[in-house]
Amino acid sequence: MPELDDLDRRLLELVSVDASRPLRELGDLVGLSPSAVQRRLTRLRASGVIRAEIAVLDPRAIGQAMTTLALVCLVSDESHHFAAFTGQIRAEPAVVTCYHVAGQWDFAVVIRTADFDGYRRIAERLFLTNPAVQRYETLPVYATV
Amino acid sequence: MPELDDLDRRLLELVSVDASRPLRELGDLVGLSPSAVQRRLTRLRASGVIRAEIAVLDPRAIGQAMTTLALVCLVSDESHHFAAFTGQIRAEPAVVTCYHVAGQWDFAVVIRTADFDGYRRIAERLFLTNPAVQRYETLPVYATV
DNA sequence: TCGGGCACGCAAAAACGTTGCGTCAGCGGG
DNA sequence: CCCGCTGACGCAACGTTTTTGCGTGCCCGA
Repeated sequence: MPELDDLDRRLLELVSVDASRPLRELGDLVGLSPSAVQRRLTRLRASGVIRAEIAVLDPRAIGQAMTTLALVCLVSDESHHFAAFTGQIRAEPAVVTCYHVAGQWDFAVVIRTADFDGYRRIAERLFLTNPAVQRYETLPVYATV
Repeated sequence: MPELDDLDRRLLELVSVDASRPLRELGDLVGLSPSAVQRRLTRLRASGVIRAEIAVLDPRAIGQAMTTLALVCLVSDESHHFAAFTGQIRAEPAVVTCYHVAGQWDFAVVIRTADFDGYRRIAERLFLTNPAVQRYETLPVYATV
């Protein structure tokens, strides 16, 4: 992972907002030729600084109107519960993000569903009937600020 | 917002993982010509189903090695605090996401900083010395599962 | 002072995105 | 029953963008 210079950082800032910009436009904005921009982006992709280029979808449009944050504590004295829990989390497509955290909780899980009932079903399977889970708390999301 | 058919959904699934795929390749995968794919994507962009196409960066590579989840309660009896708080949150570039939630807390804020001290500075300004904030809790992120 | 490595710009070539046109299927009204 | 309308499609021509090879200049270490 080589060091990033100022031009790299400006390019990253630009493509992190809009990855569909032509190289010529990026070049104009940072003062570089299209081919120089291209070589930098290729290098940044290869070195893993740019992980992916993805389309951001409107959750509502694809029938995922509800977002919920769940805070989870595992039963503390069994380490193999950790692997079991993360495995289940990873296998669940409704899970958008899962943070392993310090503090009062062990995990914070962001879950996207069509409606509250969809969340209830997932929470039942993932938390309520899960022997690895000691306690959990549901924080339905009103809005993303 | 028109209805999505099966081809739309398959295209969305593909571009939500990799938005840099050529139209020809997408067409091959769903059984459509490049121009038909293009027209569908244009429509999906115009109708807001596709919000943006962005590059996903490695936080570590851009000097944002630490992620923290903060749970926040505002002082409950003053509604103008809500606007003040969301305004401050929006103005803070280190805030990756902010959920307005129901349940035991009012907000869940995901914050990205270089290190713990960076978080401390932001938390001090945003939460500790903020009259709108009644109490808050810090959950440093070990890892993203 | 002299090479070697590296990033650059330029230009040609290949790939890709875009658009106009003709076709066809589905549908509602005459 | 048939006609015309609408909407989506494929094809092909066109314009733009990406890609690649090459020559130049700069910086650094010998």
